[in-house]
Formats: sequence, C-alpha cells, structure tokens
Amino acid sequence: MDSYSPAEVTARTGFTIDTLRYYERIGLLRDVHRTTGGRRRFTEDDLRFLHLLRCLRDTEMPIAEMLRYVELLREGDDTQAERLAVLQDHETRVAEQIDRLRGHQEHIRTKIALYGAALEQPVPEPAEDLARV
Amino acid sequence: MDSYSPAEVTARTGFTIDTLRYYERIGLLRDVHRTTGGRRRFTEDDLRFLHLLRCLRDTEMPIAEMLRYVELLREGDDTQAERLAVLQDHETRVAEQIDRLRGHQEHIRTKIALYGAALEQPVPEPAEDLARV
DNA sequence: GCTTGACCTGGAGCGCGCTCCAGGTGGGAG
DNA sequence: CTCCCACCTGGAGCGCGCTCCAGGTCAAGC
Repeated sequence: MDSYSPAEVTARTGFTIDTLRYYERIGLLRDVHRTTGGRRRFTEDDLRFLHLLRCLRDTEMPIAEMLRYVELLREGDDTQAERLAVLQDHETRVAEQIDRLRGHQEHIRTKIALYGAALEQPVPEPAEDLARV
Repeated sequence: MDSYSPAEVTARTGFTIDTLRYYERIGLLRDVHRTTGGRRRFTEDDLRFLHLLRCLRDTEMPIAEMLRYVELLREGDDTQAERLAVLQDHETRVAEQIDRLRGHQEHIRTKIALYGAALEQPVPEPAEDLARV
C-alpha cells in the first residue's frame, strides 16, 4: 500500500505525532483515513500536503491563515483565485522577511568584525564601544 | 540633553514601553537612569543597545541567549572572545535561516505558478493537483 | 495651584503552537 | 495465544515573549 503509519509520517515530515493529531483536531488535516481498529493511515497526498504545511509554517504563516487556505480548498475549484492570493501575499511577506534578515545579518557581521579587530590588537579599541554598534 | 523618555524610545526602537520594562525586569537592560521622580531616562548608548537587541530578536535569538550576552558584557573585557562566539554562532544560524527561507520561497513560487497556469486555462489542469505540490 | 497625561510598580493574564498525560486498544512478531 | 509497543482519545499543561491591569505618582502647560 502507499499509505503510511504515524511513525512513518513523523520520519518523513518532521512533525511529531502530537502535532499531527493537533492539526487534525483543529481541522488543518481533514479526512485522515483509519484502519478498522482506528489507527491513522496517511496517503501520499497527505504527505504532500504536510510538506506544504511545513513550508508555510517554517516561513511563519500563522495557523489561522493555513486554516483559511484549507477552508478554501474544501470549498472547491472556484476558490482558486483566493488561494492564489493567499499564497502571493505570503510570498511577499517571505521576501520581506529575507530582506530584513539580510539587513540584520549585515549588522551582526559588522559587530563580529569589531570584536575581531578588538581581539587582535586589544589596547586601542575600548571594549565599552562594543556595546555601541 | 541626549537622554530620551520612554515614549521617545518606543518611537525610535519599535519596542513598546511594556517590553522595555519587561526587558529591565529580566535583566536584559541594566542600570537605566531615572529622574529624581523615578521616571526612566534612556541614553544614546541605551538606544544603540536596544537596536542590537532588536536585531537579535528579529533574527530569532532567544531571550535566554541575549541574557547570556549581557551577562558576559557585565563580566568585563575578558569575555570578549565568548561574546564573539555567541555572535558568530548566531550569524551562522541566521545564514541557515535565510537559506531555508529561500528554499521555501522557491516552493511557494512553484505553487503560485501552478495556480497561475490553472487559472489561465482552467480545464486541463485538475484542481485537485494543486494540493499536491 | 490645578489639570492632565505620561509614567511608575507588582503582579496577573494571554495567545500561540504545540506537548504531555492517563488510561485504554490494536495488531504484528515470536 | 501472548506479548508488547505503537497507537488511540480527551483534556490539561507549558514555554515563550510579551501585554494588560489596578492603583498610584510626577511634572509640563495653562
């Protein structure tokens, strides 16, 4: 079968089993198959969807927005434009986030360079200045 | 005077006054000056330090690690190497973070492109597939 | 001198996103 | 058949980083 136990899914997606159950509880995962005994079986599609969730979570999309996305999915094909908009808005935020991070990275590197200089010739650079950049 | 009221600092750093008080409470800000009446007055150095804090927070440094950094600062000049190490470790994480974000951004863009294609010629691309990337 | 609004303190509360727990069940290995 | 471990449910708890509140004080402007 191309179906996966919770343990296999945790291995492949990095979500803990508790997180998978949580996502199902709040409606982020829907219609997860069960064995007759009630154990979850995840499909290939579930896995793909979980990879998308991981991508969105790792880029700081709030769960509420992911919920909105799955709600749109559930409503069918005529919500495609809205889903696209959700993703585009998010992509914009991710791009901004990357830019901001790069700026901050620059700042940190500057500070690192100052420390490097101070450690090489310790006397002339008053250490107090290091708190000032 | 080159000293600033809480309101001026919130305007210049983006921290709320509650956050400033919180940072002082937990020891992240130390020795903030007061007027005789007990109101805070922030110095130029405080501002510079707050900008560093903002940079570290925005790049996801946990507060516990920023506390370690200020503790090292407090301990004096012979902790410079350790402070440098803290910053270098962090810079590495920031770089990784940027790389990961770029990967995820690529994924999102791919998905956006799929939606774009589906919306332009709606028939041949089954909408269900959109959940699969 | 009075008003008014920014500011003070200590402490409680909150929102997010999980994470853990108790107590019980399913099902493959030996 | 038995064992044992992965899995189940509902619900409580947690860690982080603030954020808000009550009840009071300071000080600039009129």
